[in-house]
Amino acid sequence: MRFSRVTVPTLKEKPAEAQIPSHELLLRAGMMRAVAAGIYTMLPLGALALQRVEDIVRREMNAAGALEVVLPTLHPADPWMKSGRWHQYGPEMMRLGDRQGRDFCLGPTAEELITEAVAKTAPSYRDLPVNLYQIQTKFRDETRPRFGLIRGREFRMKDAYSFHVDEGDLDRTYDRMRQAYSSVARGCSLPVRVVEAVTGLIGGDVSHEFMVVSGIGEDVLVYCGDCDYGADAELESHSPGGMFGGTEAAAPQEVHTPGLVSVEEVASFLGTGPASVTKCVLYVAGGEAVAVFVPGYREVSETKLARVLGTDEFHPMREDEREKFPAVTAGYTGPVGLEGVRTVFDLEIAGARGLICGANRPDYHLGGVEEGRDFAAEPAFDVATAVQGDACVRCGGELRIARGIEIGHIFKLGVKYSEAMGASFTDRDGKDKPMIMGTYGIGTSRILATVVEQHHDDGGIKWPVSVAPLPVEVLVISPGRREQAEAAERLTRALAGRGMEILVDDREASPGVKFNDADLVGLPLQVVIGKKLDSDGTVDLKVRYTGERRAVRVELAVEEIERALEEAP
RNA sequence: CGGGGUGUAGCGCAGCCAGGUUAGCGCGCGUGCUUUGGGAGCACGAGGCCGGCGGUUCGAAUCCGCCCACCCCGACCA
Repeated sequence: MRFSRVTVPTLKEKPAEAQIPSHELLLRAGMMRAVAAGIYTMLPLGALALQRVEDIVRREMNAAGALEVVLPTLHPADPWMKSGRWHQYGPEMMRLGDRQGRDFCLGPTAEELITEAVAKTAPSYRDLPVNLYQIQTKFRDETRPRFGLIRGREFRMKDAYSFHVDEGDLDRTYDRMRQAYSSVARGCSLPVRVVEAVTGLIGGDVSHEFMVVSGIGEDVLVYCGDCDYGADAELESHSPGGMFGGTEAAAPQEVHTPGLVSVEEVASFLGTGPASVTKCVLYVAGGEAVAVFVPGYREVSETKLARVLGTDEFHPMREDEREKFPAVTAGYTGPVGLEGVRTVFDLEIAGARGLICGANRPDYHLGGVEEGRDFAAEPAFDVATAVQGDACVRCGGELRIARGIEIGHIFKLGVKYSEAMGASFTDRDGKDKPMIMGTYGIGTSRILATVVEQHHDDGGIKWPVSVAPLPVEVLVISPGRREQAEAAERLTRALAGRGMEILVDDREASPGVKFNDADLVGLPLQVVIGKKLDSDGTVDLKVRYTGERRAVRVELAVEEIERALEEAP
């Protein structure tokens, strides 16, 4: 493959729309171009890299016993009506009509179609389990496409679906897929944390996300530094680090705190920190006021609160609702003597002493408050977010909080779709039963961006060998010199003979341009054919990842390249 | 969807507030000569419905209105 401008149209300057390294570098390295918000064209090198990722996924899926299928991207509305998701999905689903006015959508995922397809085979227990996957373009009209390939509206995803006679059988496949996903991440040189996750719109009750810790991640995860516990921040559980409490007193003392409402304001006014201030967040649920108390350095987790309240029909109290609930004093609500309001206490409040709380009258707080003596925090629930310093519920190790990129998500679905689509099998006893399902998604285009996010430097991309679009770039410094051009030609042919296609930069350009473009494009090895060929019969071999560079004799170049590729990351 | 911002050559930007001949700059692109191991030099050149529609005006890239697109923050989603 030759490095003409059309094949690899590199950009010297950073495109204005790129906010993160992977987005910038994929554009600048000439791997892709934007078409519309969240929609991209993959150019030759980008398409090759995507294929590498998808080849790895395919290999691991096949190894895990899954069979590849191809489902349509254009879905009729009917199966989505049956599952109820035609309406649940809302505007995120790309919808369109055909010339007859029939409703279609561009598939955001494919539980409905695959379940229908398997249902039509009318399997018996002897035919199960079955695990089918596809690698296909998906469509979600994201409210906010962002970060290039990280969150697009059209993207590539591998989705797999398994069908089982019982939960135990599902568990076996689920574990296998979990292993396979870890292998995919390893194969792509991505360090991954497996975390417990919420199931959301897909449904089901158990799910795990595969997260790559990254500052640009859109999700927050909590994980243990000592064991393999990890969870999405929305449903993590933690043991409080025992940081809550302040100066104790024989009895609560009222202090004047005019106009001071936030935890930070009150704490700094009283010369202390958020560790001794009780935060109160007011909600309205079922027409009733709910006062939620958490330590000042934590936030209320609305996911956890929904579990406590038994409903997700609640919202933060709006200013215009306050007059309806005279029992609470906006900004100064405290647990002492609070009546006529539903209260929810965080676990960490139980037993805490020396607290600063709202005094339930404007412009006053109470200091030296003690739980158990001045109010009762019961029942208490885990309703707060984790913070650095909390302990792992499993091993007591220190929890860490980080942002992460979700590259994969697997679910134990149960019978949600098989019941809706009438997908049953004939069991040993001759009776029809709904199949138990699992569903497993992994974003291949997102993995591509994540690899770049994890493997780059100021000069450009540093492709790991496994996902590099091509293994080697040959830079011909003076393509006008016949010796150099011929050496490049011989090397290209020799490597092709070993099944290795390479990129050759034979442009008439100054050397600096080629060096910089080679670093930007980031193929694992660079072979520089230049003046040393004439002077001492050598070419330079540079390892992009380490920057290491050495001269090798041109007739040994093929062996040296093969060896270097085995050693490179 | 709420808030903010930006649309001027392939890319990055200036000009707009204070309307006035031919709309600039850098990179990239073409031609010629020189150069050839870390983004070369000189010379000449091509390339613009100034996002779209409408309005104000003698005159609009510039002022006003509507629309569209893109980006950021939030909400949403998983």
